[in-house]
Amino acid sequence: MDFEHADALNQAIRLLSLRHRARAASLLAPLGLHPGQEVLLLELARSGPMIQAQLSEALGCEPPSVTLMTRKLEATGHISRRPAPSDKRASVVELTDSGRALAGRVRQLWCALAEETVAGLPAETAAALPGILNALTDNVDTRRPRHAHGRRNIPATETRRDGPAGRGAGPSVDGATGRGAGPSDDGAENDGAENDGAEN
Amino acid sequence: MDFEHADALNQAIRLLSLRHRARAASLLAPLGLHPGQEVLLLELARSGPMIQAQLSEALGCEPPSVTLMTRKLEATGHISRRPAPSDKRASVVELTDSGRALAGRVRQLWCALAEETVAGLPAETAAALPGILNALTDNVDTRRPRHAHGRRNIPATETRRDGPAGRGAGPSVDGATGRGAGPSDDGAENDGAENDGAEN
DNA sequence: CGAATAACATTATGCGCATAACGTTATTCG
DNA sequence: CGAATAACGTTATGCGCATAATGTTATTCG
Repeated sequence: MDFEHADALNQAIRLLSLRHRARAASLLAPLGLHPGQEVLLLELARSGPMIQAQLSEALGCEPPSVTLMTRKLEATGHISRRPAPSDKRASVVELTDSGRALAGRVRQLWCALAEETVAGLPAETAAALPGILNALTDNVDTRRPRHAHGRRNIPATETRRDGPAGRGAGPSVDGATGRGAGPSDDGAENDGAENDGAEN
Repeated sequence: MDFEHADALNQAIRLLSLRHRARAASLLAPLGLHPGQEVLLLELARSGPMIQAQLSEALGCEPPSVTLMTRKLEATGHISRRPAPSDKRASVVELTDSGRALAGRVRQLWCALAEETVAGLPAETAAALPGILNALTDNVDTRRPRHAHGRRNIPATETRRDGPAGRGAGPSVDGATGRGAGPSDDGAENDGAENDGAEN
């Protein structure tokens, strides 16, 4: 590929990153949120309580980022953190009531953002975008599948395309209850976790 | 748009942003550069010396970011900064010899990055990507064209797609020599700048 | 001509990203 | 069983992004 085309592509990706994130920021600001935090709330709303390691994996970012974001969201009362019952290393993160309400509002603006993003694009182009973008992401993913040099022992066979939904395969909870709260839970949540597991 | 599709799109954009940037970081690290700095070097290599305001506009980022990046690149000897001869507010940024050499290496890895990014994609898809991505960017651009609330007085009629190449229309150098060094220059560069102007 | 406004770069601060290092806890291995 | 290894969350630090504020300089306006 010649430089001009390479530059056009790389710059397009860079500018989309900047502008999409900035637009998200402007939509999130009235909710008191910063870009990056919304996906954390959405993940907890979707998948329920989980340990931080699972969160960082689901979000595709490193543990210190999750540590700081959860700390701030806990401070604002939107999430709670408690030690995992069977693993003193781990803490379980869970939405509070206000966090669930906030996640609902995030869902709305998330839809608005996406609609705004693809406005004027042919419908079939818009529909194909996630797949195309994910293919690009897989190509440049430094963490996997080419060399899983991440600090967590992530199976190289796990495909990236599952994204947040693929978190159930996290090795840190192998042998535990599955995808519910991570290391362990009380009986009521066990039921829920097992049902999810059976779906897989 | 329903939430699932909206989420798929927004997450795809977010993850591509993260991973593309991380991959760029790994390629840039051996050169002692951080993501964001490469586009500054490439812009200077392409367009020649310019004041920082022009840089920030060309790069699509805010002036403090340029201030810090130029400071660091000046400290490593890759760029030089000097006060603009006819405007004491402005400083002209220019590649040094080592900066030009570095920009050459950035060009190479930039091509490699782009190729890696579109590997396995149909050629026509890859060719259409910059246009599609730029359309998305235009849709969510909070700075223009819907309301040019940026701090610089940017004409609302200027289209975003020109990107770096459209810098010549920067209002801050209206009435000056054009796109060369910004506020003013010596005779030799005046010739060059006027030639470029005629091209437009 | 002088006040008002705008442009320039900078500083301060906040943010989510990253890496590196660390201490504690859990698991594995010989 | 104990050493070695791995996992967890955290702290420290660096980075490019952003916004807000500032001081100086340049331009505009009445």
